Amino acid sequence: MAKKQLIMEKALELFAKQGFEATSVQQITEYCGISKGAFYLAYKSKDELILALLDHFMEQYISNIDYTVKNSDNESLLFSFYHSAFQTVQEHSNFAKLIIKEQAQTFNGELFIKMQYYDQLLEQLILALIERLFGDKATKYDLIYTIRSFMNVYTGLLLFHNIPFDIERLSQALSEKTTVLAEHATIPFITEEVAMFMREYRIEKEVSKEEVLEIMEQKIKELEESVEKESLLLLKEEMINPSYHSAIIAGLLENIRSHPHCKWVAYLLRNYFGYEKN
Amino acid sequence: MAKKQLIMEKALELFAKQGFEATSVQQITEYCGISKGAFYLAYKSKDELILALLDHFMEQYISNIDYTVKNSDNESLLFSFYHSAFQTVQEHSNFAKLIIKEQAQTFNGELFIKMQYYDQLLEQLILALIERLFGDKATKYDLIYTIRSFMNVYTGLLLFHNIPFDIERLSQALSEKTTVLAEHATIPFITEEVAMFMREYRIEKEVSKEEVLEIMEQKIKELEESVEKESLLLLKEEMINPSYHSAIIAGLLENIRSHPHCKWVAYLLRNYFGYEKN
DNA sequence: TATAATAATGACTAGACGGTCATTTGTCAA
DNA sequence: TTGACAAATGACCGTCTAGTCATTATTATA
Repeated sequence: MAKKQLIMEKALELFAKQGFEATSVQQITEYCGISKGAFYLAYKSKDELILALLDHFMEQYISNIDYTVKNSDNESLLFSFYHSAFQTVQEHSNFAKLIIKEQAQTFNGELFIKMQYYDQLLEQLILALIERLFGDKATKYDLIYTIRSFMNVYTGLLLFHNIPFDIERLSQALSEKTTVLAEHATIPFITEEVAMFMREYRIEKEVSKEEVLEIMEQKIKELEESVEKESLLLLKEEMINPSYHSAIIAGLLENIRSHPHCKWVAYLLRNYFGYEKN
Repeated sequence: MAKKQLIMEKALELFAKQGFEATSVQQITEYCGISKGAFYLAYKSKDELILALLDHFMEQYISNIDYTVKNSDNESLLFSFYHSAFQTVQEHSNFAKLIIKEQAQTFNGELFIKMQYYDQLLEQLILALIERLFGDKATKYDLIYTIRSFMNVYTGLLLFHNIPFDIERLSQALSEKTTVLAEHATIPFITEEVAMFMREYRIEKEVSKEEVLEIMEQKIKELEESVEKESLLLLKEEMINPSYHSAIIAGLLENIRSHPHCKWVAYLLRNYFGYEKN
């Protein structure tokens, strides 16, 4: 297991610097100080590695933002959203660099689909945020793309220029811009109709109760004795046999939410239990 | 010469579909119906080809926008700017696709520098536009990045979704957004100081009078007898030995500006003669 | 038609790549 | 100390790549 972790970390460094295609397995193994065979014992292929990286980080990214959004009041919602997004990017800057380099470039089918899937999750999050703050504006789809374009451009700045970067101020500035646009811009370009066109290519991937249970099982096995493990076990019980008060569930979810390996499970469970603080 | 043209067009198609690295010289030559040797007679390497492509199209892109901006009144300036940009993208969609795919990805040093150079030209154009419309706002640098992020995101939409695309409406919508932001957003993130940090990595590439003359010489050789060629000859005379009234120069510039091979020269000369319609 | 000059060919080189597998090394309990 | 099992190795394979160059085909000139 430690080997998989090592390969992930070292490979990510190289991918961020050189890109995925431009980094050879040879290079990765040398940088890890292991043999080529050892690499293929940990991962079936180079592709499997990048898929694992994508899952590992995007799950954290989405669930971080989701948690922040669900636990902010309307006052600070936009700020929290941007702040959480940029914070996660800064913490995992190598991964962010990799994603930016690979985003339009990829011809690996499975990778492309996975990226699109996480893209949609983020889009849904943003749409929910917009509707909550501004209601059912005619320009709401344009607002999604505006917010995403802000994120893209300033993420690029954050990653590729060695600038002293004040995330607080950036989030503030972008919140203001977003609000200004929501309140004053009137001409929609992406109409309901255009949005429908775009939705045609959607990937519908509903995570079923059984799948959630399976993922929980998996995580329970991985974790050693801890509050997180205990909480997961209780939540599993609860899913099979509902009995606790919602406050207890909320507490249990809170217990697991900040553990890197549990963030995704916590996100899935928040959706499953329909849990929101506000 | 026709061979170079053929290779450019066919290779661009493949690059747009598959990316630069993923397209082999073999593939290009087969698609052109020529031999590998013939390819290397036209271009010294695969890299030289992509550099030529970049120059060919970016020169048109920049000079198109520059001409539009310099010849619009303030009323329609933003609209014209966006419209001109998206129109050029749509006309050369294969090239635009290639650029988007390669933009963060490239590790070819010379290519990277060239891309940065054209990036800066665009940035200067946008800054001039902002200052002309809104004066010396504190948020002017943020406005640059906002405009560029609008362009990026909607260009992506235009290129990679098969949506019926109304460029008029898009340009209208984006003009409004830009104006709204310029008038109502107050919090700058990219301050003068940050902008200075970023300028440190600037490439200063001043095109000298001699270089302009050389490029003109080159173009004159390439062109067959035509109004464009005659105009270029007269403009060359004028550079060495100024004698004409500025109206005549303006007319000569107008003669050459729409010929694909002269757009860049026209752009350079507009700057040289300090020519603006307004 | 003969000759010179130019254009075009494609078999070939050298090297890099992802991935495999027979072999070696390390680690236990007995 | 032995034997059994698992972990790790790296030489090797087939395939692909950018780029070269001796050879051939085409064209222009005399």
